[in-house]
Amino acid sequence: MPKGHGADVAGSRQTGGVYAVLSRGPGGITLSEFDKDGRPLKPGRTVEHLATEVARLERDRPRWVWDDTSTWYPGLLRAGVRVERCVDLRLCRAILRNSALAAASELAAAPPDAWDKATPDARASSGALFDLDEPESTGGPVEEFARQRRTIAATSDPARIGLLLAAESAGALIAAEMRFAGLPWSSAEHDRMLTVLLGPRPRAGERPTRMLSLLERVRTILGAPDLNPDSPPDVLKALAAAGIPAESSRSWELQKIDHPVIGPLLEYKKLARLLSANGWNWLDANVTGERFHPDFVPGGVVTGRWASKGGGGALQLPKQVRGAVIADPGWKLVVADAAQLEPRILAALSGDRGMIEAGTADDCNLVTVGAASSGGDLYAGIVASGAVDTREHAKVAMLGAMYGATSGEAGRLLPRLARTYPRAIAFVEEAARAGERGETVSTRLGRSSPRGAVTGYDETATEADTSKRRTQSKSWGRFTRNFVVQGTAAEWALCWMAGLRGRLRAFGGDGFLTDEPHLVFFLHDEVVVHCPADRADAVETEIRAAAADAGRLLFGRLPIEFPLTVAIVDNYGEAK
DNA sequence: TATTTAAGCGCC
DNA sequence: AAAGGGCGCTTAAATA
Repeated sequence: MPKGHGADVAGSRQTGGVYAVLSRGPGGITLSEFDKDGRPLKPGRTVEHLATEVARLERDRPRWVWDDTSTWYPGLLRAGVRVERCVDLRLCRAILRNSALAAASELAAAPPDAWDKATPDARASSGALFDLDEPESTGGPVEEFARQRRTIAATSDPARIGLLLAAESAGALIAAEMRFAGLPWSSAEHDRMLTVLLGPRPRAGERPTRMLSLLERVRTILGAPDLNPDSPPDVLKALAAAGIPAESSRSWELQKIDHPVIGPLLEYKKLARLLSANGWNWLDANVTGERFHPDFVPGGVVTGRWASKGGGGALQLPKQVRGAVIADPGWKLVVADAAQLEPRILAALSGDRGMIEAGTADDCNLVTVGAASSGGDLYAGIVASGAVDTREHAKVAMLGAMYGATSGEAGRLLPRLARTYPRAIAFVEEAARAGERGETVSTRLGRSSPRGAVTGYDETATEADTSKRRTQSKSWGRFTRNFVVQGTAAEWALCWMAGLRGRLRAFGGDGFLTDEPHLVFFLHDEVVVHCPADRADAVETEIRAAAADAGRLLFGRLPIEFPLTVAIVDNYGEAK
């Protein structure tokens, strides 16, 4: 393992190493303290005023251990209490339960129990709350914490999995803090944009004027006065009746058709999407006090990416409306995204020197966006290597390699890419083959893919069965191929963000979260920090330093670069 | 009528 | 012959 894995993900010194376990029981909240080896420091005691007690103990910088950050931390934040670090037992359990690094541990062999269940909230929405078959609980947070410590100690690489668990838990804190702080949102600007594009806000159930006039044109051209444009079958029927053959009413299908109705129809669909997904109803439901409070779900995706839930659609915020994200007066938004993150992750994972070199700054491929950028444009570097002839081809070929494309342009370009970067391509190919064989694959830090549904061959299978299975196996191979890259990129992003949080905290001053520079948004490979204007340059420096830290945490001394595109703006829409 | 599924499209 | 990974949300359509 490369050097650097023992470092604390938040960039802070390890002090004391005290774990403060919080549990809820019939008798109220209990606090138990343990040393880093899991030995009890003092008898557990009942906590009367949680926020007060947490604030008092936080001065000793313990790691707070609780079942689920989303049920403990929001209340603490509302009470004005932040914590530096935690162990989220549910998130850690999910990783440890499945990790190949812990395959020989007691946890891997243990039967499923209540700790494997989703959060109570998710259980309620999935209708499984009253599952009478739920197995006997295998203890509270104290027992589970001890079990996880034993499991970690027994893994083949405790530092590696430990970094992942720390990053995952830090992510849970960050998600809660971002929801608490909220993304600055100008409802007036949002309304103005909607009015320009759609016309004034109509009464409930009515279409805005711009949509009505487009619809009128579509109905006239097609000779279908009763056409319901929001019903795909209805649209297909009307098109067919007008002699326009269409496979589906998908935009990219319609775009290929040369007919006067296509223009207004596509424009209608675009506006209909804006209205239903991010129109006035969205604004009413999701913006309060000029803040949008995104509901992130750390670890919500099998690969380790975050998911989101609720009508806000935090991870699908369209570029169209980002102009409504406006910094407070005297404040700025610092928007940073990692340039070509996934291809760089693949270069690092595979140790492909040529691809690493292609992503390294030199005269021919220096990133020109952001004056202080280090690191090159990876795609330009690939072009410079002679593997492909244009930047667009480099991009298509790389994405195809990571997603498992075999046909089309990506399929045609892949052999050339494989000749120039054999190790990188072999790496994803091997991940795909493993998936096809029904094996699991793992990310850099040890998150493993779920067991696939790929089954062995069976003599009684018909030819159709065999063919179907081959298709499924190929499909699962594309999943595992992508899993290693997407999952490791998610780990990099978690380390980046966790490190940034620590850095912002360290230079933030004495104010509470929202009085200081703080994270307000995250989008897989992009972060947004809201900060006083005079701190923006310093924040940019910290963001870049955190990215460099993340690269070292995952890949040690490997000379892989993770350049960022950083924009200091008043509104999110200005950042491209 | 209530709930589930599918289509379509937004994000990375 | 074709063969692109991961998500969530809204609306319409299908099903219970």
